[in-house]
Amino acid sequence: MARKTGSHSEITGPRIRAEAQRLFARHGFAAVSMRQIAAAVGVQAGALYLYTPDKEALLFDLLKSHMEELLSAWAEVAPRTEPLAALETFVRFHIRFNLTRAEAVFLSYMELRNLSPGNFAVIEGLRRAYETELEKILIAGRAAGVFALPDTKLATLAIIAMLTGVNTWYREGGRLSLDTVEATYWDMVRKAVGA
Amino acid sequence: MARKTGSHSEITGPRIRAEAQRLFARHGFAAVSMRQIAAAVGVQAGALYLYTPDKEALLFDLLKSHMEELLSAWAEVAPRTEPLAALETFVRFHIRFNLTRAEAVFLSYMELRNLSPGNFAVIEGLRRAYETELEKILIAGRAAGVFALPDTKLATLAIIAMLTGVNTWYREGGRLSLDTVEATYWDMVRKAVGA
DNA sequence: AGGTTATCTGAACATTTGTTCAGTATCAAA
DNA sequence: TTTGATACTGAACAAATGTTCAGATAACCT
Repeated sequence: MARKTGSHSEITGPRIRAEAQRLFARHGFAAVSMRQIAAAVGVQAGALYLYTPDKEALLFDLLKSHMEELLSAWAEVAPRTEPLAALETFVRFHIRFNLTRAEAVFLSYMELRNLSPGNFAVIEGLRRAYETELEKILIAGRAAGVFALPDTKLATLAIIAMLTGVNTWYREGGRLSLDTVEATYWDMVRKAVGA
Repeated sequence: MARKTGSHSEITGPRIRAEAQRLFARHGFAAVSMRQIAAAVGVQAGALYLYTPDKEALLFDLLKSHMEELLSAWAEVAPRTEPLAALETFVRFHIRFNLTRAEAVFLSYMELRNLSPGNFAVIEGLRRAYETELEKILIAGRAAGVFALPDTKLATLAIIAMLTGVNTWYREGGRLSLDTVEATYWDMVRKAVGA
């Protein structure tokens, strides 16, 4: 046997990335073998190397794509209004976006240590860029006198950690609706920044 | 060669757990081999099995010990005063305790998925017990009218996520002192709960 | 229809994995 | 000083790891 009927790189490529993300998120990067990913796709292990130079590049590709999509999704909705409304937009955006990509978020927080130093720095830079987006809002708000914050950098990290925490417990169809969750977190954040 | 001079289980046992924790936290459970742990201790891989039945039990032991120490450390300082003071105690305790055990905290959040279902349930139960400690304070505070919270369960998870986030960025000797960090987080939490 | 390119198989490779165990050296007590 | 328990070595095991590659089949283009 060799090439399979109906085989196309535009189909196999995304499927490999999807299955890799699912398995990495579920069992951890090091615990998942290339053969497991291949089996999930329905292909032999050797075929994966038509789509990635090696295993780490597969992980890096997933993390980098996720961070870039996060940044560009934010760029599309990022408001140029007053800080309070901007902060609410950020809070709701972060919760909603992260919940729709729980696996990718999980990976981005868990598997950074499996990257080589160079690749690590790239992801770290993208993450910092995203954090800066929030901090810009906090700085503007403090300058305008609507936020009371002793340290905007600390507040940035605290808020992001709090919001990302939603991913660890929220389940669709659970006790609280997404809209209720968003509203409740926004209420806490608004009060926490002193507005 | 066989038994080494000066060898004692009271020394080797703790050293194995310490090195395992360090390596698991740094590279991930699945990425660390029994031979690496043994080498860090200065012993052959076979010797590890005098102290643990298998690799997973070693991880489980670390996670369980950490959670039990967390709970008993909290039990020692847990105040029976009014909710506002109790909440401040919790915030400061959580930050301080977690920072002194960064590796164990990291493990407890990252490597749960490498546990068998039975062991997973044990750790999950301990974690829930700890969360309940905070929620009891929030419930009491809301009943007393000093906290304004729509959902104490959600607030519990939000606060813990926010506080635990300190571990990802705080470094001793950095820009902010531990006391400043504690005070700043406490200020945000206090405002967030509406007190 | 025929030739070219794209896609995948299946076997192979050297390493590494968790774990077991018979043997051996050290320790502690009598 | 002898004896039994304790702590470790070193070799061995089958299974699994990431990765490579020659060969084979399907899809596409002329």
